[in-house]
Amino acid sequence: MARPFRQQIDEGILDRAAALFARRGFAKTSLQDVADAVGLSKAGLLHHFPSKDALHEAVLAQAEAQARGVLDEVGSMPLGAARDRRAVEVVVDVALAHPGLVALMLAPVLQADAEPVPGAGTSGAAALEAFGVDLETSDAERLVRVLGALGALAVLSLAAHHENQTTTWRAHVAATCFDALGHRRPGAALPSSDQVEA
Amino acid sequence: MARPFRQQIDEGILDRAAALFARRGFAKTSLQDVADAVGLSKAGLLHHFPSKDALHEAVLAQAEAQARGVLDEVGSMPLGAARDRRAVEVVVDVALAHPGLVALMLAPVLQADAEPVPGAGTSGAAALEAFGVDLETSDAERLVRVLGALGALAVLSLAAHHENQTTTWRAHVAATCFDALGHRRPGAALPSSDQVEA
DNA sequence: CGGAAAACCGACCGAATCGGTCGGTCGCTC
DNA sequence: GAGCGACCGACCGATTCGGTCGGTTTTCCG
Repeated sequence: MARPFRQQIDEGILDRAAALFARRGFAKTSLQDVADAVGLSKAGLLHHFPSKDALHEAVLAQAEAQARGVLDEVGSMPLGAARDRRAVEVVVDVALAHPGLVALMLAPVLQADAEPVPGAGTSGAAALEAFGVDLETSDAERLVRVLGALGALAVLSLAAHHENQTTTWRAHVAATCFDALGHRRPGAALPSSDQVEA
Repeated sequence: MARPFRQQIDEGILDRAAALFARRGFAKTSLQDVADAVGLSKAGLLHHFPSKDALHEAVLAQAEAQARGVLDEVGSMPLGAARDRRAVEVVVDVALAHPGLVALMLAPVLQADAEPVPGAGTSGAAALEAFGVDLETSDAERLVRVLGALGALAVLSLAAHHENQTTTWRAHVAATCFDALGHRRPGAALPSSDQVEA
């Protein structure tokens, strides 16, 4: 218990701040909002991070790091239903452990009001790429499927955390996201989605 | 073309305002945000609605009206996979036509920061109820399934509108949401999901 | 115990932003 | 050209913003 205390608290702050930034945007989230969410005063929060910009960068860095590990692992598997099943398990675990992460990555895809932070939009597109979506070629169904699964995961991770049911919901969340990807096609094969099957 | 101009513009404003309110919350959305989204000045926007509160009420009233019709139609069908398939079609059409509607209804379910507007939280719970979710009894999987499908729909409707692909994506969106509800092959039944079937 | 360091807070500041008002311009129809 | 609805730029008081400062509590360690 010597020193990891500080890091643990900081990570808790980053998780909650990420959830707020994802839902309201960086500019629209005040330090007081974050402070309330973590149970600190505004001054106490600024004791952990010297400025709002510093907090923002730390949130992005943590999200980037968390996403990088998962996406690297997922991206290295060969495409197909088996990969999607395994990938969903991995992603769901991380998403439930860090509510707001998925929403944060999804935000730049959804919001027209661009936020000029350099690495913000990257991870979202990277997430889509890791799931086999090529934004250049117009694989419409796969894009919708992956985006829908991520949307379901974003909402469910926020709702689960909001109701303290992360562990209870895990299996259901994973099943929902996997089904959203649309692999349940016993006989007929779709044109472009799951030609590689397990 | 005599007079429906005004109503048409107003409804456009309400749709975009609904999307902003849903994503950022009412208090965190400024009149300037809405004005920018609809291509008006703040004063021009206040020419259509006398105050921000009036705009809020109008948004809620429109959302309530749009949702009421759909949910009444959906809620009257008997539970089961067939109903879910039809219900998804209906809901997806409305959601794509009015981006932000689903997100607006989902907002009170997700956000801890309550907004004291009377009818705000009602429609969200009503939507869940209409899809056979009983918040009292703990039908965990059905709740996750429906919440996930609505989350996918919320994200997809926003993304589709953002990229002008509402019509192109319609079938894919409907398929994704239906699959998220988790009805497997007609013969085999899942343990706890759809014991009440048509 | 004592004392230093860290954690945290209430009160406050200048600047920015908020919702809303006002006077006026534009384009359209009698 | 008078009347009118749509719309805008500039502005107002009030609130909220990010951030600072001085002080108090808590924690750690000898």
